[in-house]
Amino acid sequence: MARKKSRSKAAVRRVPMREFSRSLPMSLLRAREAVMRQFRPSLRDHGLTEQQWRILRALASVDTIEVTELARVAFLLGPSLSRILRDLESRHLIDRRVAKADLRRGMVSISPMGLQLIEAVAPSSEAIYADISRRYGARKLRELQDMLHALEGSLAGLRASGGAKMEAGELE
Amino acid sequence: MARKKSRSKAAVRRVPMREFSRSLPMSLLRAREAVMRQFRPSLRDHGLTEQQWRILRALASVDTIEVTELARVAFLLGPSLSRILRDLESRHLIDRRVAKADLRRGMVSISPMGLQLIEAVAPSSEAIYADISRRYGARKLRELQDMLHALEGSLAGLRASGGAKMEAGELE
DNA sequence: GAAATATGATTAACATGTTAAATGTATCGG
DNA sequence: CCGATACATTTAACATGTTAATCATATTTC
Repeated sequence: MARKKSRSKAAVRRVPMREFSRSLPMSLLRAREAVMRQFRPSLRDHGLTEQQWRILRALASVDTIEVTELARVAFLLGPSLSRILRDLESRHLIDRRVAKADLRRGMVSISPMGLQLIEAVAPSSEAIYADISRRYGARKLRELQDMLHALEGSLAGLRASGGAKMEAGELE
Repeated sequence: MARKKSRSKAAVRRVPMREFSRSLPMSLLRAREAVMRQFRPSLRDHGLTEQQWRILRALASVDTIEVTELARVAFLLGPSLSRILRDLESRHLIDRRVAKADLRRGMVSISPMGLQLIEAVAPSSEAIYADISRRYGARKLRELQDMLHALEGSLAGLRASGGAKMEAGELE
């Protein structure tokens, strides 16, 4: 256990940027990873990925939902959702049909097997969440969520300035 | 613009779980995505992904670094890092060699071209960050980062209870 | 000092993120 | 009614996340 961090003698090449580990995206990533690390083993035991679980949970709260709306609430991009729905359908965890009024739209609902799986996972998932809440503090947790939501709001529809490329339709 | 959200008439199947959109992982994911959405266009204009940018930034602050240490500071898993380093090396943005004292260890450093690229990207990146800080509030931003770090700390080394699978070596 | 074990890095295999293109269906304008 | 356009979804292509396995080198143990 000799040399650990040769930073003191390293010739640091200074580019004027924020200290890396303190950047906001990194902080959010690390926090989220710390949280997900708690849940993944349980989900894995039930053969589910995080995203598959998000979809099943979203489906469990409605009767039927359109694919586009499901993508919005589960916060997944269309292509990811397409692949996952294909998989979940092959495992008989969801049911699909097309909207008779508009053949472009796909309607998705959870299957009895899917509900059964949710009921099997929910207890440990809730226990983990309660554990996190207890350790971090329920009040702080609510505060944190409020601040995260506010951050989202601050950036909603915001276009980055200072050299970022404009999107099509923006005043170039 | 007729039907929008048929939630009122949807027969909700109640499984006792937290309201989906308010879960902590989702809040963190949405917040992070809102932030990254600001940066991605700029990075993209320079031919960089978010992870590649993280690596270059980490390299810019040191002279040389071991692969394992780089994975730690850039918060990437080994396999991802291996692939990205292979790519960055082929683009001559980094230099690699093996440690003469231990042939297993890889030493990585940024190349002159890599430094040049960083200097090209940094201004707009900083401007975007400043924009975010201004809109959300510099003080709130620091507060948020402190809370995120505290959350990380609360969960460090914590094993989820209540049904989560134990890891190898734990008392099963 | 050779076999067993540990360690650093990469490769493999599969799932998702991300953007662009393709496909099928609806709707609109004439 | 028909061609142009818009829309919902999927497919394609490539990059990364994630876990397990592999490979090469180091260290330990007998």
